[in-house]
Amino acid sequence: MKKPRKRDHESMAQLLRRQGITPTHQRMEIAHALFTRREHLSADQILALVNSRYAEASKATVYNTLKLFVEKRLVRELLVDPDRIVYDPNTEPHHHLYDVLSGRLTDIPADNVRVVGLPPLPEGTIAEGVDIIVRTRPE
Amino acid sequence: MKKPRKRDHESMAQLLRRQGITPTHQRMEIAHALFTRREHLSADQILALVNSRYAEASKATVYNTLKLFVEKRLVRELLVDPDRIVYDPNTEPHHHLYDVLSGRLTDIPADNVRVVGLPPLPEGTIAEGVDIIVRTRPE
DNA sequence: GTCCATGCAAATAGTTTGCACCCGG
DNA sequence: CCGGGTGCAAACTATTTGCATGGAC
Repeated sequence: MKKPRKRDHESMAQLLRRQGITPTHQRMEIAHALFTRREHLSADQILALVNSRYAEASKATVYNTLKLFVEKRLVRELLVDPDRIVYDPNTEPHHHLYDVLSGRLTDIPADNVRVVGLPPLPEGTIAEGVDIIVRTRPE
Repeated sequence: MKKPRKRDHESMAQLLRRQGITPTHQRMEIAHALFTRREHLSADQILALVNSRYAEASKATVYNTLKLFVEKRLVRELLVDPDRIVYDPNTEPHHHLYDVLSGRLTDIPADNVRVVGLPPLPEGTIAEGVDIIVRTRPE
């Protein structure tokens, strides 16, 4: 099972271990913020959430942990809004709708989406993925 | 004519005026860096180019001018590399290849590219554009 | 006990703000 | 002259580095 429904302490720890990440207290807190909300969050939103009750983790640790999570493919880094990098707990293939006025970001499942007419890739390179961002604005 | 071949001083000034931008010395220097190189450049690459002979413009002016150019649609802002925003002097519709190892960024003309299977947009919103980034890595 | 992983304070890099000055009317 | 437009120093925000600590073996 890739995504257990029950996000208890132990299953969260296993989620980290499965990616080769030692589940420390700070990392559990950060993972918790991302995976229970299942929203797109920026580093300092996460910092604020994690420390909302007690001081749990420093700014540096939040940044370093997020970088670790990205490397270990536990979350995706989204470059959509010029003012902030956002972290996406959804690692299923999907694309994004971005409302340029509100900054609101929504998922588009990748199931039926297909890009046609792309030129062949340069020799010696392989595609790692295709990101599609549909920028919208209120009518 | 949208893109005169001859990038002399006067035609560059007119390019700015056409977008409602007063062609000051600093802005001419920054435009020159972008439009003669026709490459994807980050703010501090531009800062370095502009000041390579003599001090021509401050950091703040480079940032503010690039922001102005983006607003006036003289260049596009690309959010592709997590470490830097790059500015693209090519405003024709096009997409990008991004080599995740080298950071190398290449254009894909949009002519024949089509995305199929996207869900309908939310009520009351219109698409402003679609950005496609193909992430590649060496085989 | 040794060593490496971890967390964070401090340093660095990136971007924006607020104000002094200058140029066009 | 006067006022908005311009450029930049300084302030602020975001991110990374380097090192002290502590837990695993």
